[in-house]
Amino acid sequence: MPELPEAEVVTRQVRGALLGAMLEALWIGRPDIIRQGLSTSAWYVGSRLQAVERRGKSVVLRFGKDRGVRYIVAELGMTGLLLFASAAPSYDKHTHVRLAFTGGGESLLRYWNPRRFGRMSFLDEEELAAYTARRFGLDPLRMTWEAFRLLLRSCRGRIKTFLMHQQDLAGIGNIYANEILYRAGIHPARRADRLSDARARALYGQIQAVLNEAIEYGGSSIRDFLAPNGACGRFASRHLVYNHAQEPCPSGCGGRIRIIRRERASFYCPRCQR
DNA sequence: CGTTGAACCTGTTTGC
DNA sequence: TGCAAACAGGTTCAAC
Repeated sequence: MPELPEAEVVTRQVRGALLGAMLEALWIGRPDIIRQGLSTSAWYVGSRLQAVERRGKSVVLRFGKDRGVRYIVAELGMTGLLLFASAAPSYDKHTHVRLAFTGGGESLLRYWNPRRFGRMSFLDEEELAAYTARRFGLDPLRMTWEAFRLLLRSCRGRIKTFLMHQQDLAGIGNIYANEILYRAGIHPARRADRLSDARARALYGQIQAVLNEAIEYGGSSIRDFLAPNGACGRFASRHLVYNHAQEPCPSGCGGRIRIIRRERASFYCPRCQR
């Protein structure tokens, strides 16, 4: 579920509530949820949370103590959440990892993930660098227009696939790819490297506008997404095409929103998107 | 190398 | 109402 805006909301809340807090205990209910570094889990006990950052759709927690620094990366996958236990007491089933803190605004953070498509990793500095280099391309909110333009020119596949390909752009998933393309007036099956500069520029602008607006609204809660404090995202009410198949196009063009069902569903207006 | 599709899981919604 | 199929915000790996 969580794409960039949701991961950003999670990151900010966890940072706000727990930065500087000490990890008192780390409980792992399902060892198979740990992709890498399971054997280092004992190191974290007694360390302090020094930073919380988003990388693509993942949340990276930096822990430090006298001897060194290590990281916990939480991939949220389709259904993963980080939740303060105080805000969502009923989310006990499907909680695979618990982080108990002292000295913060919350005492217990849960990693909840019923479908288990996401994983956690326990990494040192070098491993984190390798992990991020392998997975994540440009950050859509921090990339320059020139870098985006260059990357776009090198991709020969469909534009929607390009937007969702994490090694190119890290953070956009199906909901936001649909919303961005609609607002930029670009058909999802258009070839990426053949967009004119003017249209590519419009796309660049809409990527940042849509993602920033979604963050302001607390993300999109279609089904499961909750922020760590238990709040639903409010951006779904602003979706113009996602989950709006058959409805009239909101531009007033007279067309209806269509859906293409191959791999991930594409919602688009055949009149407005070329 | 680039692109496509199936597989990985569980829960919920849809359709007969 | 009951049951099976389809579908869901993602990533990875194999096959073409």
